[in-house]
Amino acid sequence: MKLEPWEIEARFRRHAVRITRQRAAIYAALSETTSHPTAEDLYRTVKRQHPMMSRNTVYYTLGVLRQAGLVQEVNVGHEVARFDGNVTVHHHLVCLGCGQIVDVMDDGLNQLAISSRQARGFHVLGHRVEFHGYCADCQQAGLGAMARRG
Amino acid sequence: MKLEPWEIEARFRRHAVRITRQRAAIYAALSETTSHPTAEDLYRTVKRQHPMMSRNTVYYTLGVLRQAGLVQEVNVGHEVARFDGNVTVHHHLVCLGCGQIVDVMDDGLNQLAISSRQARGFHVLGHRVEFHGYCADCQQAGLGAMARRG
DNA sequence: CACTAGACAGGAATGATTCCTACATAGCAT
DNA sequence: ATGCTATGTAGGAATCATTCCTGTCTAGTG
Repeated sequence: MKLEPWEIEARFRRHAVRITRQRAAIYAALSETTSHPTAEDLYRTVKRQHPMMSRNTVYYTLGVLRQAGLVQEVNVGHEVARFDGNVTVHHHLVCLGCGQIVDVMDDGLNQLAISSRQARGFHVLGHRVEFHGYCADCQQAGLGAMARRG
Repeated sequence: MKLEPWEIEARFRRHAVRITRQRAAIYAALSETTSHPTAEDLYRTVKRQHPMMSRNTVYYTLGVLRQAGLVQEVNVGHEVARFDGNVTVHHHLVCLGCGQIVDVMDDGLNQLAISSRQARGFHVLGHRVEFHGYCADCQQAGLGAMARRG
């Protein structure tokens, strides 16, 4: 979702995050997409408007925003870290073909619990569910490949 | 669970994995623990009995065993890869304090489904649930710390 | 027992992320 | 507005898990 500059600044103030051009640009870029970009993706995007932007600043800023609760880190398998400007509780659907990650908002999933027998004394604070499968496009491509193979 | 050499060899044959001392040692080490070791952990463990073992072989072997379906890779957050000799469908409980990972076997969790509206055309093949919290020991330690602070 | 595809060791290379440091600036107090 | 100081930034070096490369070595086959 595209955010106005004043909205970004308000959120930063609300979360006690110092307002800088770089941070606003990074957060804006992340908020505008639903594609869960990597730090490198964000670096390339913001670099277009801020040619002096350093990779370091992107990593540092993502760390700051994460600690402030404005950004979530999403990790799928052992691939590079991805980031999500959607900090509401939600889960993910991952395509095994193209790697795309789609948000899943589902109250049922948010309410999952674990039996106390299984919890083994843990004090459980939250959970994360990750579904794996093939997106419509990759299913299509797969069928095509099978057809070509005969 | 400790496996006899013949049992390891039988599994390798069943999964068309070439039998070598190194592979047997790595798989044995992984099967004996429930602690989800990293490649480095396994390397250090097997190196005791096989001083010539190279790190490379550990990574290569884990890759082979994973593809053969004898080993599962478990990733928590963006930390180093961890491995699990338990290839039955199960989920994990992660301690935010000490990082330990505990297996959770729960039929209810195995049967989670996603509404077709949310699935957005995906063909879903599986899912993974990760619970986060604090283990009994870390809760204990946390209370201690709070008490000391007054 | 010989052959060969595949495995092994060890070192080099890669690449995401973090560390270091000198310079710049946001936000506060004057 | 102006200056002060804690914090942020750029850019390059360093780290470290993992992968790649290459020259032996060996499991499994006939």
